[in-house]
Amino acid sequence: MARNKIKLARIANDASRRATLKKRKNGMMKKVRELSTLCDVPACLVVYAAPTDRDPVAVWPENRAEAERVMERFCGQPAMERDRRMLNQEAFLRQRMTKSKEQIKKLDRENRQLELMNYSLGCLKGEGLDGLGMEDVTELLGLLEVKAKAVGDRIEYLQRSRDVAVAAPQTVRMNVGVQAAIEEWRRQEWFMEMGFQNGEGLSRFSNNNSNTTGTSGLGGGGWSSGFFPPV
Amino acid sequence: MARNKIKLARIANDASRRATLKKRKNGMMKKVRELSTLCDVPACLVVYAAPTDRDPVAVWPENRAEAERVMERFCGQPAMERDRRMLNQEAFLRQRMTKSKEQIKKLDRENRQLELMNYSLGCLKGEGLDGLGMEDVTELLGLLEVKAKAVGDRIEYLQRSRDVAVAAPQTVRMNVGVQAAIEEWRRQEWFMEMGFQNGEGLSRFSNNNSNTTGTSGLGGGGWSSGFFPPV
DNA sequence: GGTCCTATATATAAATA
DNA sequence: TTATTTATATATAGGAC
Repeated sequence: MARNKIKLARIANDASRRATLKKRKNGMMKKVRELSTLCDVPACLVVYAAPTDRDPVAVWPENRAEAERVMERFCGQPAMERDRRMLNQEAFLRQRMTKSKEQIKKLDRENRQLELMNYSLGCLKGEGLDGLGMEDVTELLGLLEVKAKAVGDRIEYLQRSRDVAVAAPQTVRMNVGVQAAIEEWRRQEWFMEMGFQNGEGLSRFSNNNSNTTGTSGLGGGGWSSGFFPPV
Repeated sequence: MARNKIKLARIANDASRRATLKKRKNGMMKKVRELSTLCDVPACLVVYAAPTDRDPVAVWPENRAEAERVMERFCGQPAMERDRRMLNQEAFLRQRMTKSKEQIKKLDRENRQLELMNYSLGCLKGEGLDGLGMEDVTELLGLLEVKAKAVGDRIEYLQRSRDVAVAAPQTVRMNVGVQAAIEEWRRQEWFMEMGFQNGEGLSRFSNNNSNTTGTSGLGGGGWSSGFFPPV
């Protein structure tokens, strides 16, 4: 965020990567403190300088005891318990969303657009982006850009639900041509900014699912978009 | 950080506190992800909506397994071990700093200023800020503003060292007049931004320590400023 | 409550010392 | 290296719905 915008990916240059770590680490520390202070909530941040380091380069809260109190609430219990609670949380969320008609309408609009995306994706089968005119691509990208956040949220939701509900991750076959198209997409910045890495994430998409049942099916307990596989 | 700058303290209004939590929580999540991605380091963030909540409102990394991996490296070991490592870390830091002559010079300059602060503090005994002319106050505040960061770092260092080295926190008596003066200081923004809350932090300061021995005493293994009590 | 919209406050990538 | 200094990119507080 400064003189230039930078790609959301590992910084190649060693020196500037370290410099960035130092700067951003400080920034984060400040921000966690602010969050915790302003909103009066427990929060904890830990940053390591390298995957193999034993000692964090940054910890918040700086009080050892307080940091542990927050941390251990999260990780000081069996994984099973945590998952169970997460499931409950999801159920609660779902319930709340069922009650919110306005939000449902909005999600519906998003779903329609997601379906359009899905359709466009289908058109790309075996052809890559060359199969589309410049205008089509532009429009598609514009649409995707706008929806990037929504898609990210949705995926997070689905990921959590699935992690809890499904024993083995549900793998979805993907058409080779679509993968080629995705390769193109990956070069777009918004794609990286959705948080996907090396194909992770998109493997959750189903491109052969043309089910468009229900435009307000959320109330029925599921997401209405056919773009996402059922949970 | 927007239409108005806000005080770094618990937001009184319930609605806006919650709104802020939501916004900043999202911001933090994004930033931890960026930090971890750009710098290629493990990092973890946990935020609870309330002190008594069992479930975090935000966790990063979103992958359960990965979050735990980072977290447990920090909290999945006996406190003793961690403290020992911290102590080592401090020793290392001290060693490095001993080697850095330039940095020592700089710290020295800071120390002199800190001593000046201490002196000014002494002048305030029993009188509050009223005892000083507007110019004096302005100058003092200016000095403090510049040094705020340095002071914060120093205090962090001391805090850590002491947490490790001293069984019972070393309490420093504080002159009542000085406390009054501090009350004034606390109203200044830079003060809150140093991370102090409700007198915490300043209790570590010694106001009756006029020891100014050594302007480059750091090489001898200690901080040269008389403003801070010995570790 | 949420969402969307700015005007500002902050964070920070590069350049520089 | 480690600061400091910009110029920009981001985050967000306060409103209006």
